[in-house]
Amino acid sequence: MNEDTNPHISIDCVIFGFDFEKLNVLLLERRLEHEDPSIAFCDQSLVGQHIKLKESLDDAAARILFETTGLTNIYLEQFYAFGAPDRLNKERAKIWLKSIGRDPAVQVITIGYFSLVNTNTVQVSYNPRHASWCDVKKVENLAFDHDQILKKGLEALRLKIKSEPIAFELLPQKFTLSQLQKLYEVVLDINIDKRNFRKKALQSDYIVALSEKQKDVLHKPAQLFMFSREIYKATKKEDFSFNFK
Amino acid sequence: MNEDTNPHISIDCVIFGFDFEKLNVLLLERRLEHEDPSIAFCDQSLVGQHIKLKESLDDAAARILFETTGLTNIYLEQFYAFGAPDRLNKERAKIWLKSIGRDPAVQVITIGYFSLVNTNTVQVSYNPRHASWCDVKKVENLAFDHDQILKKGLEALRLKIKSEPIAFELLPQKFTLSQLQKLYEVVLDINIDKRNFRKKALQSDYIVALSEKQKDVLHKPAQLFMFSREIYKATKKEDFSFNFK
DNA sequence: GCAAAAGTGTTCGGCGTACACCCATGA
DNA sequence: TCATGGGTGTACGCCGAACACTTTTGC
Repeated sequence: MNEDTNPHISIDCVIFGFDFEKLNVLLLERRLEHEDPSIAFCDQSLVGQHIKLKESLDDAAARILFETTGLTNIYLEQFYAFGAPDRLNKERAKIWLKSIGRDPAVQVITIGYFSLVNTNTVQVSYNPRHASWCDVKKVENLAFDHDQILKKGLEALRLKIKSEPIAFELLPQKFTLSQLQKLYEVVLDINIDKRNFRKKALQSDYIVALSEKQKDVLHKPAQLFMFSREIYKATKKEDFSFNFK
Repeated sequence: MNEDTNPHISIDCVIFGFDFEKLNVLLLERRLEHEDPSIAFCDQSLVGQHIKLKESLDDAAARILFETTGLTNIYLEQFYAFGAPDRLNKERAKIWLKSIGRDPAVQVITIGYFSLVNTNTVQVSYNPRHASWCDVKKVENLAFDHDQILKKGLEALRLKIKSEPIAFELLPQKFTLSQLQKLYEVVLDINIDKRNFRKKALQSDYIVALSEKQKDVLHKPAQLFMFSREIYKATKKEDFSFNFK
């Protein structure tokens, strides 16, 4: 471990991405090579690192996100701190930590952040460790206590997306109402009535219709929209609410 | 600092109490004696301590709450982690930390918890440092970054009290509807219409009328009620909602 | 009898919900 | 012409909001 690293505190980022079909999370491959195949393994983990000395938590999260994806200016939000003394005590975790020169007995507190990106903007190959997008509904057997962190991160996202306009962070700048609806459906794991959804979306001033349509689709091209943060701020009466079902 | 203490991680508890009139927070006196009166000072801080080695965050928070108030089995909830590298760098903070033998240059991450108690149940004198209940609306100039922690804790409480039945943690077991209403009013800093409030409260099955009335009041005694967690769990359709105004 | 808080009903408007068919485009 | 999603309107019920007077008790 680098000497300007704080060995007691780490950040784990739950990086959510939406590909217009499902909600994904960006995972890194954790591969341990060993001559004894009963010891070698390959599984997956969230994106995480220790913070540096004198680095704020928010700065560390942004740095880690940048180092993994090459992206800056990304929505990032802290959601929970995990500090169980045995959180790095699974068998594989111990083997892994030893293999990279760390003492599994040292208690590490990790701070969970979730971030929202549009799946297409990420160069998955940016990271030296193999990174890939996985459907959040199919993820299992993550490293360390990352299952739990992902679960809590998803809960935080669900809570927040119902009361603040963060859905747009997962979409490209121009999007269709069907894409927005699908996003809410996969994040909240519900079905939404199309007419009711559109009525509600169109009532809000800050979802702005553009004089532009979808291209290169094999059906009637849809109207494109943008989210206007300016209009949102100017008109909000602290009552953003997105509760269906 | 004790040798089984983790010097990098602390817990700060925002202990809320309701006295039927206002929302209070429990603060400890921070008094520095010094022969030079320009150095000596006395101000206030939240209740906080470092965690111990191998102690979970939740356990540490419960321990600190117990050591300060003598209470166990209290509602406690983690709400945010604070890690700005300069968070202990105010002038008084540095003087204070040196006076108790700690290095102000060491970065400490603190995890914020809020807890809810009925003001009357706390023996304020339990703690060796002078502890007192202060109206949250009047608190100012707290030690370290505790202003910020209190603010965020209050936001977390406000958010949660609208969607989960935690208000009852701040009340005695038997309470009147006016007391419950007043609680929501002071926590959310709003006025609520009495008839609408009562209508809503009485619709819920889990606020149960007792065959008992208030005593020793100089007006018409009010009906007493209890919160039934059992009924709440059995009947909730994930739709607790307490949104007035 | 007076002060102080308890207790009580109705009306209105808006919003969430359920529900089915025609339209425009590319292949 | 066909497949695919785009796009549209109405009716109903519930809930939140506004609003004022009578009742019970202790002093």
